[in-house]
Amino acid sequence: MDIRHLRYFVTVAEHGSITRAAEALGMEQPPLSQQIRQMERDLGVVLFERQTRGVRLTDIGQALLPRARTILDMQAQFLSTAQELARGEAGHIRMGLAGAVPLLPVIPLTIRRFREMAPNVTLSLEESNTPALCAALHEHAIDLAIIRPPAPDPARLSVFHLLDEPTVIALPRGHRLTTRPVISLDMVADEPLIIFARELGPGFHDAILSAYQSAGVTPVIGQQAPQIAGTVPLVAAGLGVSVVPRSLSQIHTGGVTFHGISAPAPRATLAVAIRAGQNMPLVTRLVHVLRSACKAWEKRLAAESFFETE
Amino acid sequence: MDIRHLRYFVTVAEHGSITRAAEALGMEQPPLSQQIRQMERDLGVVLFERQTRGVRLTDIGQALLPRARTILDMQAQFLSTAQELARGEAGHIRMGLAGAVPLLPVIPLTIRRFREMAPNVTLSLEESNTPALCAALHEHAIDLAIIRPPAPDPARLSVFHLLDEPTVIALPRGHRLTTRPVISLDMVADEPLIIFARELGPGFHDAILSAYQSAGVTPVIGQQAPQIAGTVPLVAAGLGVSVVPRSLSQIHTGGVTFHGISAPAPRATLAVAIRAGQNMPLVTRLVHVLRSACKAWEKRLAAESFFETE
DNA sequence: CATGAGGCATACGTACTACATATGGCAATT
DNA sequence: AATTGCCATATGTAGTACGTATGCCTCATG
Repeated sequence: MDIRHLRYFVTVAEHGSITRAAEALGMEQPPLSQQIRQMERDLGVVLFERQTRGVRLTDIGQALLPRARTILDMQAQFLSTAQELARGEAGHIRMGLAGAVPLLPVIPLTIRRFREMAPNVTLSLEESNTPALCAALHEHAIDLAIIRPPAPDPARLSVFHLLDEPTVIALPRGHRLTTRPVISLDMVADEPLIIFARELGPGFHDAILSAYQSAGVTPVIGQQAPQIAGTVPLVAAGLGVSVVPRSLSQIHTGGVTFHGISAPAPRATLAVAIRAGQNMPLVTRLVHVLRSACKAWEKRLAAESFFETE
Repeated sequence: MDIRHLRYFVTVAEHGSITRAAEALGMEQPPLSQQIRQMERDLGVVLFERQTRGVRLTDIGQALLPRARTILDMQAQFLSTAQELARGEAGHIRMGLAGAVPLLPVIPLTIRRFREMAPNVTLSLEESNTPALCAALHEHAIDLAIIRPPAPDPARLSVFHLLDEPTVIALPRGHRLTTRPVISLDMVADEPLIIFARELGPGFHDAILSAYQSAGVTPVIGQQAPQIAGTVPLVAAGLGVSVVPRSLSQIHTGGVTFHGISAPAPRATLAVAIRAGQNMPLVTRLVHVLRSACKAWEKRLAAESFFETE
């Protein structure tokens, strides 16, 4: 028995007549009679009671009819779901976020907008560090990650630039420089630099140290934080200063003030990474949405700083 | 797409290899490759990512796999349910009961035993009068009825005798005869006879009147009750006497006493009726169970009355 | 580097089967 | 009695699912 037989069964039951069901199905009466009989033989069950005027469901047929309808409905759902998946209108995305990424408003706002665009899509979010996210991508544990480039193994990944975020210096309350809105790195070169472990985000880590070097100073490395955002409380505790993405200034934890960095300032880069072979339309769509949203965000940011510096 | 494709899809997904899935399915590799490809063409979706070592589900395939399994499970359920229905192990029976039948313990006990024998069977019960039950049978509104014969239209029904129940006389409290355990009909011939409307059960109605005639008297017809069991409250209200199945003496409503009837006594006959064409195994089984249970009940009753009269 | 093995895709022939056409049988209606 | 409506049966045909043979690619091995 296959789905065609179920369709025939339901149609005949609905029309109460093999002849009329046949024309509804776009076929002739004899083959439909045959198929019904064959289905009855296969099941070992009499579905219809043949009468002089059409056919009539037996009690067994009556009991089986709703089940047949259910299977047909599920098959139709299967087909439409396949279409939706193909068009990227449904499915599930497991998404990974590098440290402190959710604090940058453009990211959660874009994710939210994407969920509104594709309501049949379910998303699961996970926050981790860049190397772990890339490993998770390779292991198919996640489908998409927002990382701080470069990826450790860019060969089998596709990485697309999202944005360059300015960085700020975090100073403890009462620091001698808290009155100045903008600070240069050489002014804090002798204060311990609280920075996250390099393996949590090699790219951003190196960008910070390079900026120090460009400023002609060498930082004193203080305590290492287990996460990128984890440096802020250490600064608040007075263990030193830190350089963090500007979005971290959202954290209004007491005891810390944030100050702009005059050139040469490091920048915190974000990128979206997917597996190179990834062709799931849903993921492609999300990547596209993220890229265009971040492009607009960078443009707005440039305009703002233009007015600021003028 | 039909069920075979779903089975192929699931099997290949489970084995991660077309070749191994093919041998699990008892077929060769090339046709299975073809069928998978055709399914992908039909759906417009790539289900598997072909690798050098077997195949691997795409994300879309991953999302569709559980749905395919569900459809296969439902199809298996459909087949097994059909078998159960054919063997009378599952299904639904709509049962009609004539007036006061549930009061005869053998009936509810037998129904209960049947439900224990066939736990996948659901039963719906309905109490009505004999002519209405026969009409309901004809209209396929119920599948089986316990009636008080004869059926009004026995031609298209199969009616099987169940039992002959003795009848008793119901007397109002304080009646002059309440001290006598057994009464003959001629002793109450001048009291108004409370009886149910003849159309509610012509057979039983006529049996009562015939018994009066055999006793050489003519009853004075009193108020008509809308149900067979409805006569008892009227007797309690002092409107007359009534002849009812002995099982009604279960009703311990105050104000009424029940007394045996000496010959010639009417008997309340019960029978089970099904549509003549009815071949639903479940119904046949229930009819069989009812008949054998009532046969045993009659035998026990005969033994009891034997000891009583001895 | 060459060779072999494992696995999927392609090509082609075959057998099955679902369908159409033609016709028969049966009951109800006129 | 004739007719009509509807299901069943008989037979031919086309489409298709499957088997066999083979090719191509990648990875492992001498």
